[in-house]
Amino acid sequence: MKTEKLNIYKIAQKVGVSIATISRAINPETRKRVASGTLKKIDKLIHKYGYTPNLAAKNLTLASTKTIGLVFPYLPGIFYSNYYNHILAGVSNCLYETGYQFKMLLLKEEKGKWDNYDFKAGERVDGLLITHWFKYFNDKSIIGKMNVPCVIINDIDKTIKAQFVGVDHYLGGQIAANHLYSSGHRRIAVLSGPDWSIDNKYRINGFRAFLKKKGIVIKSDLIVKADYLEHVAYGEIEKILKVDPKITAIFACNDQMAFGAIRRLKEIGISCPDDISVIGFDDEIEAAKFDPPLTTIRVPIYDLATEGTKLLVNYLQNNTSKKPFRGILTLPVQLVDRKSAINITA
Amino acid sequence: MKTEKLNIYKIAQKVGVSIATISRAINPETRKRVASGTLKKIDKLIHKYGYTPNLAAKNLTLASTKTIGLVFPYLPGIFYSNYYNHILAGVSNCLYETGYQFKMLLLKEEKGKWDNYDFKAGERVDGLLITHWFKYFNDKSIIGKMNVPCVIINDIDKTIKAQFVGVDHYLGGQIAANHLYSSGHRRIAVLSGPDWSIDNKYRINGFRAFLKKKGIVIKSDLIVKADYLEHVAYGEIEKILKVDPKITAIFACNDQMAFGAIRRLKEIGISCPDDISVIGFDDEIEAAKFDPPLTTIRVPIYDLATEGTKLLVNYLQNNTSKKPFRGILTLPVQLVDRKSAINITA
DNA sequence: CCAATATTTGTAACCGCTTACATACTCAAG
DNA sequence: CTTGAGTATGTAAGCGGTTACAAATATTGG
Repeated sequence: MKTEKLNIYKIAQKVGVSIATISRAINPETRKRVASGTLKKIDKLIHKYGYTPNLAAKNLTLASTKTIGLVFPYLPGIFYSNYYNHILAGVSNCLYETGYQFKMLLLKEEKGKWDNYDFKAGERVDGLLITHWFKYFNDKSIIGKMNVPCVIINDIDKTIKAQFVGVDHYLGGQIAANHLYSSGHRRIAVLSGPDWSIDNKYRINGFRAFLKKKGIVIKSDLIVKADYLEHVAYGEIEKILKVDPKITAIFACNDQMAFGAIRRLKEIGISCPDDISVIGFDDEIEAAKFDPPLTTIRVPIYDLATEGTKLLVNYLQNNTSKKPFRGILTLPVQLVDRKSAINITA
Repeated sequence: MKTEKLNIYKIAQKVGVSIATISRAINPETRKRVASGTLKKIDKLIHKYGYTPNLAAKNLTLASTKTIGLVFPYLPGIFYSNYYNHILAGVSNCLYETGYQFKMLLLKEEKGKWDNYDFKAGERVDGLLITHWFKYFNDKSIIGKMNVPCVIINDIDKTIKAQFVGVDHYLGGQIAANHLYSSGHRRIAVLSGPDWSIDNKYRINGFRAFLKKKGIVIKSDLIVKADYLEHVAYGEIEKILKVDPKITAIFACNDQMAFGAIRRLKEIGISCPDDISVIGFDDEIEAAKFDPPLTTIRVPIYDLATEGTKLLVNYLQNNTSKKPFRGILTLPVQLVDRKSAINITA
């Protein structure tokens, strides 16, 4: 119980060798440079006294912590959210075998608060995996000035010089539009996410661009903002139907809004998909279990996380080239054709 | 871009003072010991060059990392699990204001793998928050020998000298039994969790002890193991009914098994709660949304996490006394009386 | 048996910071 | 003008490792 504090000197003394020899013995790469007899003695005593090297000292000399920081916004329900659960799962599964660990970095959404100094001061990690950057980094240039390599997941902004991993939301919007259009839908309403979402903008733009090419223009009062929220979408449905009672389809920019829309439609006696088709975006876990199972555009968040992590770890391990770490890796989006959107041309 | 590497010496040189003065200026506690004029110069240059102190060096001198390790089992779906989401939420919310951060420590379930040395070697954290300890720590004594204070969440084992935060599962079992008994139920089946679960054992023991006092003994073939799994419980229902078709209630040792049981009962035309009452354990998020809303024993996992974190941080900040850090903090369980269990004495 | 070479070990500088202690400087009171 | 108490700053010794380089020892071949 009275475990006197051990360090490499004490152990060296007990074994009767120099600290250099101990250091060699405990590090796999240098272990073979120690005579096997010495090794045996060292191992025995290390085990006996329960010596473990001090990681802070190691970090200091090696200038590496073998830890990456995972930046999440600090929000009450964040760990109950599908999106972040996927990211956690992806990051940890990918990191597990690499010897890296991760530290959670929760940042409050205070525009302008995080300047270069504040943020860097608190941490010492080898790299950063950032989600929803725009929520806390008011000044985009900060990201480029970070003192460690960063990978940003989603929310691609081409004006930022950093490494992004995301999907083509614009294309996703087009795919959704194509699916509805080719199923015969012409009068369509859109449930939009909040203004702050860069991704939302692309989803809508892609959707409208496709339809425009087909000669269809959605009236602006049929594009209603529901902030990505289930209950807001729920509340907007009747307003939409007042604007145009004859719509045959709704494009919701995320699944949550699709759920809200369908829930309300059911309540007022309108069937989905028989009367109105609904298509979502994201492919959340609930989408498949929903009634009706939701047709949606799948965003592979888990894969985004694993690919981003791979990119970062790979750079960390091989950045001898000192190349700047930037670029955009795009993973495919995909239509998941379930039951909530049907062909009405028959 | 060519950010030459800065350290406290370089900055001291640029400002024209000694490193001690810089150190005082950048640490809130010692800042007042620096003349205000000097302070101004220092702040300006620090900002200009974007200097940030090296945390590894700080950790080394201060012998503290302001980081705690959160130990989870490494399982594929861990971040999608309610249980762990609650813990993540509790820990992070409680930690946020304290200046501590947390690092995820995922441990593979390999009995006997983690001995004292292996585990400690990889980490340098000020303390540890441990979940499901028995999955990776084969040798109980390891926990007591850890070189940092540990808090163990749930799975209380009185033979281990450590600090636990948990609930009284035995009492929970009794409460469940009382609820069924006083609602008139006498013929009851039990869906049990897996053998490795210490908590499961207590739940069942409490349940049986209560009934035994009332003169009721549950036949052993009415206590069937379903490993905490929804689909296993689903599959066991008919076997139970074959053993005793006249049971009026089922005690499931967790909610998942209750869900499975009810799902199967519905399918074979038996109504819950009209024909058979079912009571669960845990009060998962889905319990309230289930059809029928599940009567269950609530385990406040989120609170377990926050209380455990408080305990740990508090100890870390005030352990001048050098007292050993052990004890058992028990939070109350509680009957959540919803619709899946009814009174049949009427 | 000795020189040449390979293997093993030790010495000491360094990583970037904190802080006890020493020193220098201010300024009011005697 | 001294003296003494603050106040402001500097010096240097750790904290616990890694590693280049030097030194000692072992091995090999002629």
